[in-house]
Amino acid sequence: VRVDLLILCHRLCAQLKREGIETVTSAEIGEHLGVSAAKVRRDLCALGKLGTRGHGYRIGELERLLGDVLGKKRPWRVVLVGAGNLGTALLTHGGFRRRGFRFAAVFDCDPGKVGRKLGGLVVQDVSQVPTVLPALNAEIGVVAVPSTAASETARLLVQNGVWAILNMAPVILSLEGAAVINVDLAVELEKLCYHLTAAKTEKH
Amino acid sequence: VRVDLLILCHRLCAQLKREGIETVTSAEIGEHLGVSAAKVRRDLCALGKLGTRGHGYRIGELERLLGDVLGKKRPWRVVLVGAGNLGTALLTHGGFRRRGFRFAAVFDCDPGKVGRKLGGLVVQDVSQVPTVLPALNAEIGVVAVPSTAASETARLLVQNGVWAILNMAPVILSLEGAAVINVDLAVELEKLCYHLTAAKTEKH
DNA sequence: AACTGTGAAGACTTTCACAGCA
DNA sequence: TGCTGTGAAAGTCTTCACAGTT
Repeated sequence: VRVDLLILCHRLCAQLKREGIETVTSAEIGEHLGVSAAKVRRDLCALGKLGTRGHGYRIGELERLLGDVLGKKRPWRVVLVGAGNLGTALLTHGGFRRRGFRFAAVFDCDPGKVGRKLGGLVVQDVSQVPTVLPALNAEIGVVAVPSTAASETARLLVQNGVWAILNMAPVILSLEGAAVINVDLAVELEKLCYHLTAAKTEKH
Repeated sequence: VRVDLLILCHRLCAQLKREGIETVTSAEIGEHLGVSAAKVRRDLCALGKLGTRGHGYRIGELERLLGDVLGKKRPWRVVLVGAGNLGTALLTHGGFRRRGFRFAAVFDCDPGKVGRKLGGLVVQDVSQVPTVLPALNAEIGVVAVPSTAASETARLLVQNGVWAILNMAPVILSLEGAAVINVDLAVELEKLCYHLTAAKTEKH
């Protein structure tokens, strides 16, 4: 994939800038990110000429350009459905705010959770979504509900103005009119199992 | 990627079997999983001939074969480091046990968490890892600690017998001698941002 | 008739290697 | 000199299309 590299590169720029470094070569970027220097150059070059031959890339400039491409000009508004452990983890994880995401609302259908405060927001009943969401103009919805409810939840969000869905439930969402990314932790664990068994049977 | 499809296919088989269905075609699998029928056939065929022409795949057979390839013969032992919200979410999520994963231990370095019970396990201090881990023979380690501690934590796990790492912290781990998969939720959110901005600027 | 397995074509990605600029 | 930007080659993944089997 290509976007991943740009995102990691953008993050690396921020880190290097904090360390006071002003210039970086494709080889160094590759080293940090675990990819080849050629790949780094190809992907950066696709955004236009931005390095100086002989000296590498100027970090400030690179960061700014990557920020533009990745849509980092303004904070994105995110709504969360599902205030379980996973939802709470996302909400209270400071890293998102630092990276330009603002949680605008949290919903859950458990009456025991509705009304509680969580990461500075009051959990609202999921039935309030059609009332509350349109005014928030949130671009991104995070679905952190049980898999049985995921599909319905995603549809509800899209119907109420969300343009993109991050789905944490282990189901394939097929939605019209929204970008969807699935993060399925069980699948990731199973990938590791595959690697382990493949490595073992390879030995003989 | 290729393994993802096999994993999802395996999961789909289990689901269809529960529904009492005995046979499935590549087109149906593709429909459920959101990929083309040709791709399904290619990937399944790479495991050996297992469909019957004219009738599709027998689900029981397919599930068994995929299970073998993916290493589902026995439960895998998983240890978790980091008993925050994210760690707790993983630990208490019933889906993992059902998919063949068994959590063998939980560690954290926060004295306020050590000693508490979590998902049937007592949280142990992370300094106990070298004492406790070798006897557990755990294959997989999940790193759900803050990014500053992730690299060190992963190394500690690998030194004590873990073969594979699922890293939830937003850093690139470079480790010798272990398979690593990174799940970085901030990166996933940023991918969505990119899609959104790309779609917007594309309109004109 | 229905659907798999698979060559062949096409699309895309990665790597190599080096001309050209600072 | 040192490093970028980029053709060209090599490699990988996807799709097409159909022969072959049940």
